Amino acid sequence: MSTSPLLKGTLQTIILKLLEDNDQMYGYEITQKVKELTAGEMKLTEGALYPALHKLEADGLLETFNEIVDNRVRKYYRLTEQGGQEVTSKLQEAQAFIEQLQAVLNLKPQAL
Amino acid sequence: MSTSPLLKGTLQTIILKLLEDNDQMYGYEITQKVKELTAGEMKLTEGALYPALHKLEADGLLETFNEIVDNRVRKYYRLTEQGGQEVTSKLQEAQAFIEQLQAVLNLKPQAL
DNA sequence: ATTACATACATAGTTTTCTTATGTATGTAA
DNA sequence: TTACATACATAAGAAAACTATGTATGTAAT
Repeated sequence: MSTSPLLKGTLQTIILKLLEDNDQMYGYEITQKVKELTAGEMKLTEGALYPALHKLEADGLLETFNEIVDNRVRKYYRLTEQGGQEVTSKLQEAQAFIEQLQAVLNLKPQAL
Repeated sequence: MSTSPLLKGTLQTIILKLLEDNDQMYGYEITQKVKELTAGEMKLTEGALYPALHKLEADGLLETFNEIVDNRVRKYYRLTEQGGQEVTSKLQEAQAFIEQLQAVLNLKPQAL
């Protein structure tokens, strides 16, 4: 991930969420989707993405299958059943984290 | 930091912001403040806090002075001038990060 | 008395995660 | 034929956090 060292730990959540919304995606497609969704401000590097994908697969949250498009192999990723369950809890964690961060940094009015 | 591995990179921002709001604080006080502001959900561990404080001091963003309270030394931290400037940019970074994350995770309606 | 917990600092070892750099290979546009 | 986009991957290193531990004092409980 580029821009800033702020994203640590959330990459897995991003991958899982994108695969929940898009059913199946390949690595390069994910990098482009993230760029698109953040108007180019968040950039996923391969060195971060591919190890993260491999880990999610090893953990049983993703499964893969290959397709050949224009003579090039594309490795598609899809959520497993376990992965589908994980998305929900990871998203809740992310939401909670954002709210806590906003509270500590006083980034929005907070009723505490 | 406990709860989740989501906070990496934001600890410095939290420290700087708390010192902007509170003028001077000591380490233990910071851990308690974070706990208070997040209703106990975010917990700062010493192993994360003290190295972070020392690094910020080494980088010239914080300065320290000791006071003795109840026979115990308290090491107070305060923003330097440079530190005061850094707070603003770190906060903007954090705000931008939150917005990008919300966009990618589709956590709130986004006009893109 | 002494155990436990809160206050208050600190560091060492390890792990996780990301960045940078590099490598392979194909297709297309200049 | 050079450059860039597409598409995968790994290795080396750095950054940052976590876990565990250590010191020391004050206070409350047993």
